[in-house]
Amino acid sequence: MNIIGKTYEPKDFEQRIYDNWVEKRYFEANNKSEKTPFTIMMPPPNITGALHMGHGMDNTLQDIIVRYKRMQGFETLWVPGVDHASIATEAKIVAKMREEGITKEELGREKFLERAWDWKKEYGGRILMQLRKMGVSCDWSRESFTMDENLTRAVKKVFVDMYEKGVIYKGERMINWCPTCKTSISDAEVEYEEEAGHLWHIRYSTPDGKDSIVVATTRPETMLGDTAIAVHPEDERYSHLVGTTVVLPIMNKEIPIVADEYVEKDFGTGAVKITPAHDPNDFLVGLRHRLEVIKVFTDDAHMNDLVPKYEGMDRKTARKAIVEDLEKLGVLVKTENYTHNVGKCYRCHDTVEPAVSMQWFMKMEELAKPANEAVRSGEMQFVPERFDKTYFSFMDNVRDWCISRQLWWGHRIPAYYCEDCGEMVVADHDVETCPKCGGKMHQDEDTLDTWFSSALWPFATLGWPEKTPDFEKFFPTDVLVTGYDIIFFWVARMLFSSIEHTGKSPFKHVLIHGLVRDELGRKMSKSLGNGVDPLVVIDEYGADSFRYALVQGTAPGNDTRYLPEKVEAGRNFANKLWNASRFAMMNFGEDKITADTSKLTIEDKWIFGKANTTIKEVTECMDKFEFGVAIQKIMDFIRDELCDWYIEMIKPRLYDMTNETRNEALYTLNEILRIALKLLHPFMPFITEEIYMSLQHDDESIMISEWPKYMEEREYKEEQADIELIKEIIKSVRNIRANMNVVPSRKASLIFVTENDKIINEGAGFIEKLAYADKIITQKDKEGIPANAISLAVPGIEIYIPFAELVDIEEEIKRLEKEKLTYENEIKRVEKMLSNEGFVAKAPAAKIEEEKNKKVKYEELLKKTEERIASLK
RNA sequence: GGGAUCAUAGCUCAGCUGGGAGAGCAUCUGCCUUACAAGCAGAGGGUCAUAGGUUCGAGCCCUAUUGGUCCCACCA
Repeated sequence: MNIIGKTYEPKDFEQRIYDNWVEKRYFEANNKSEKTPFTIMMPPPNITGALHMGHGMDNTLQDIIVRYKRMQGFETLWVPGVDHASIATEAKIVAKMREEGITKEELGREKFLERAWDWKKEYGGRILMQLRKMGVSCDWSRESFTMDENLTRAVKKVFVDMYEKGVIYKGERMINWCPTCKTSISDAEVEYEEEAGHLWHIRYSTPDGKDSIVVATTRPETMLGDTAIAVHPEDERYSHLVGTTVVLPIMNKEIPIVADEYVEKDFGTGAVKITPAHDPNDFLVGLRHRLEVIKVFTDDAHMNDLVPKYEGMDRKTARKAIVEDLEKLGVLVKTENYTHNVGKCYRCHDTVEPAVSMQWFMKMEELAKPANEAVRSGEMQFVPERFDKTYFSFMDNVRDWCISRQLWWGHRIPAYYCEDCGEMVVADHDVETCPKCGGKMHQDEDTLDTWFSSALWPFATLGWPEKTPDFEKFFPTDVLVTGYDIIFFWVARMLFSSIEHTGKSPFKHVLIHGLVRDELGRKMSKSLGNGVDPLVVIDEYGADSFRYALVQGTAPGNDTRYLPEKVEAGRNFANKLWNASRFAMMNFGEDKITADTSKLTIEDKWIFGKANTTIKEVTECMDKFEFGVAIQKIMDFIRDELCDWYIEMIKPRLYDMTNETRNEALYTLNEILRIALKLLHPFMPFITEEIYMSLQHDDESIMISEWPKYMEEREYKEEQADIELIKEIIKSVRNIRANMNVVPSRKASLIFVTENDKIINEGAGFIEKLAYADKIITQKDKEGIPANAISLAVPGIEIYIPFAELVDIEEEIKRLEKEKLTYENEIKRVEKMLSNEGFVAKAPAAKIEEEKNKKVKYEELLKKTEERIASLK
């Protein structure tokens, strides 16, 4: 018989156990299995990333689900992987090259990509190595990368198919340009931030100088590219000017005044300068009025050569210079303070420049319809449900997705151009000669948005477009676990991509979790330096306690704060379980336990009954993704019922080697521990395995053992009621003794007055030991009870504790009066309810019955208390 | 401007389809009782943000208000 070590030291076994699981290939899924599949795709972390609390949360939840389902007998597959993260990775490599004094352009595309792949090889697997420390049971043999060959094949196929359908197109549109990353980014990648700025009022005069119009702008530096002034069609202040021209200051050129409903009459001066090249709304106005598009910025957001004086200035400097010049010209009418939202690049936080540019887009309208239908019909369900609103708010207003990026690291766009005739060919294979003129072709320089490939993750990793055994067996997947912050970026795009290409929703449930915040409720971030490193926590407390801290007290979709106290609580609980198990093992001895289940005693049956209820409740919670509630119930069972009561109750049987039911106690203890450990295993995989393997059973590992099942024959209702009453008695006695504080701990006799001596006889041993009684007397009347005994009552039983000279009668009367008041109030409440006609007429019969029973019970207790007070007075 | 969400014990949070308010931590009291002081036994502590409403019955459903957080939109 193995006995685990004296104290809980997770470092002693976590790594060993994990290595063993991997070696035994328990994590690997079998696509030929007859079992029902259960699949989860890990949201691939960026190859640039290091494990943080968000990953901790995300992967803990996934591992809980996967381990639970595996034990339930599903063929579980959890696919891990990493994302190439084009912008982030490219930025890192460029930054490193800058230190060496080389630029991307100097190095050239090919050499740059070589470096990128080297970098991927060196750092790309780091985060997955870190994840292993958490105990995640994903199938490492199926580890994927968004630039793997099969993913690349899928990307090309999707691009070509969608291009041929007209869903992907190339066009010159207004996009978001990041001057630092020097690439376009999608609408979803722009974050808006409030910024204190100004509203400058500038006067534009008519050519004859007789009339003028004042416009208000937050961006005077773009005025060089103005090609019109717009006013509202029904604005009488300006209607006489519509169709005429004004002179653009500095540029000294005439621009038209146009009428457009886009203009708000009540904002600013009611007149807007129109710069089609640098504002999305102005661009649309420009299209409607066929205005010229004049750029004023270069790609890195410096002034271009439009006006030599300003050439090369950055946006801020140019703004200052132009405002000064306008002032000198006397056309700056007013400067107001004005706070407005400015778009920032999610990646580098530079101010995004709206720019007109030739890019590739995905047409969203037709893709959104079936995707929305999948959510509406319930084919895909968000958990909690409210996130479908977040989803719809995005999808209902989504604009075409700009999918091209001016980056090198990523999936290169499979479009080829003829250097002679300009012919474009989109194909899933290399095209070298022009099909039209035979000229030389070159491939599009741009790559695809990282999310383009991530969107294919759930099916491309399984082998799609091939009908591979994995794809056939494991797709569609069951649950996607992710944070609410990437519903737009990822969840929505996976959904419409999957429906478009496979005809199915990629998953049934999307479990959304919140952010892990710091102790003050702030987001953890590098700039604040308030992030907690999961690896440090795991190193100190072990992975199990870390996982516990993330799940305990959380509800789906809600943010949670990380507090060190939570990990400590987890560690303390683990230690408790460890010691209880150690206690069991110390009693097991060398031989196999042989028990006669017909000899199970009342407390054995009671704990089996309790375990049974716990199994039922926990399983229900697991199925509803209510892990916070589930772990609470498991803990309550282990700590309150198993450790505090059952183990204490059976000690006399265990210590007495001649006890007739000693083996039955050992048997029950072993079985109950097995059940408890199994229920806890998805949450705390390591400690449960370590202990489990020292218990008696035929399982190879707890992680492939069977999830406990609720059994009706183990309800043991009668035994449960009896033990609960005995517990009630013990608690009452303990309570009195602690509160009266008059009794030397071992010196009390207990006298029970009751018709129901069955309970007392059954419970005598427990009461004696757990209520610290040195003598127990049972009688049917109050004969011979000392007048100064303290009394207490539980339903059906009166208990007297003769303390002789130690008791203060006055105090005891006070206590009884208080008790009496409690009963009276309860009776009043119940009577009020029962005398309410509406209640009696409408409430469920069971509820009415329950209240009636309570009334009887409290009336009995009240009567006894009153009698007792009278006898003392 | 639109929407979501939160407000429950000193702190951090649970409370599943409405049926007498819970946990962990903290506090106080008593215990080193042969599994566990990372522990045991006991106790105190809440008008469930406010005001209405629906209901026999509301922490839970509805409306409004206050305060906090977040997302979306973008009127220059």
